[in-house]
Amino acid sequence: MDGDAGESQDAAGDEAAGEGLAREEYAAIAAFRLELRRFLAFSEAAAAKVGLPAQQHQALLAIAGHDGPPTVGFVAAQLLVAPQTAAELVSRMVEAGLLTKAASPQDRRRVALTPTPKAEALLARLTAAHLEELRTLEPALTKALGRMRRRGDG
Amino acid sequence: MDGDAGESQDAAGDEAAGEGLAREEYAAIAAFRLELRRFLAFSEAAAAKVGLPAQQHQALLAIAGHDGPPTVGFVAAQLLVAPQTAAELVSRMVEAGLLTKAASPQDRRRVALTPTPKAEALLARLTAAHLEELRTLEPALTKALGRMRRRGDG
DNA sequence: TTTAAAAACATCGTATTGCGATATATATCG
DNA sequence: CGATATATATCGCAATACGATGTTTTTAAA
Repeated sequence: MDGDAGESQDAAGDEAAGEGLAREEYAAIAAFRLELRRFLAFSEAAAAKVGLPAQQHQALLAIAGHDGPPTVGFVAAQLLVAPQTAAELVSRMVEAGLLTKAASPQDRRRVALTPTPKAEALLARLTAAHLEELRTLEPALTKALGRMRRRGDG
Repeated sequence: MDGDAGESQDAAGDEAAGEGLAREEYAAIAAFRLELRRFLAFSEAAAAKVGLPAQQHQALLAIAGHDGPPTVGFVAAQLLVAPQTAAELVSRMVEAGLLTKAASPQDRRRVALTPTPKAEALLARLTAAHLEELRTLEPALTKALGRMRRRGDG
């Protein structure tokens, strides 16, 4: 598949001087990041399967998890993107029939966002798949996370 | 900062029929994803601070964590990107003086990748910062992860 | 061995998307 | 009221990942 012939000449476990960190160290973090990527890749693929870009899925999740209909700014905060980016994202989602906008009465600068029934149906499906997948990936994630805990701690 | 006036009119916790999943459910997953984003955002910012795009940082990590000098294909596999993407990434990194390429003697299609001293220095700095940050974020991550465990399991 | 098929890497054009700069409307403060 | 801050929106741009494709080398088949 990938090749990667097994090669480990100078085995010996003495981590020599302080020329940086040990390979092991890097390997542990790299493994953790790979697990994260796997989960994110699963999530993106699952969303794509029902026709949603990853960010639209995340926006729906954040909105549906919120108590009242939240605002564009809230979406920006949850997704850690700039306000314009959230505005554009929301705009695309309205076009796609996933959200409806409504001007907030108290503060007319704000726009309240509500998912359409279509969006709720998609999200429900996606979430079920995610919960199942998470039950599978959680051990690996937790393990990889723990593996890094007290490295370089002395 | 963000606004988000506290609004929860129809409180009452009856999760009605089976019109999907509970708001709580979504909130738990959204919270987990937010924690992930926070970590990834930290990582990206830390890398940017030393002049590295996120993917270059990840590539270095994967390469430094590997035993021998790995190949372009290995980078693609670790980063979950297509082979061309890895080739382009590696190409940029060579230009930036972070990696050196060497044709593999056994299989001359393969290219062995080795980080330059400059890259190793950057990675060592970044990794120290990451291990520290992870010590901070780990509890929140673990907690958010656990919070989703047996939901919808009935 | 000669030929065909597969694998590893590279190149090109393109589409997506997130952001900086900026604009507009509304709200708040002095 | 006037100045400033906030919330959202628009525009142009830059970065990058991928599909399609090409080249070289290895492996399998005939």
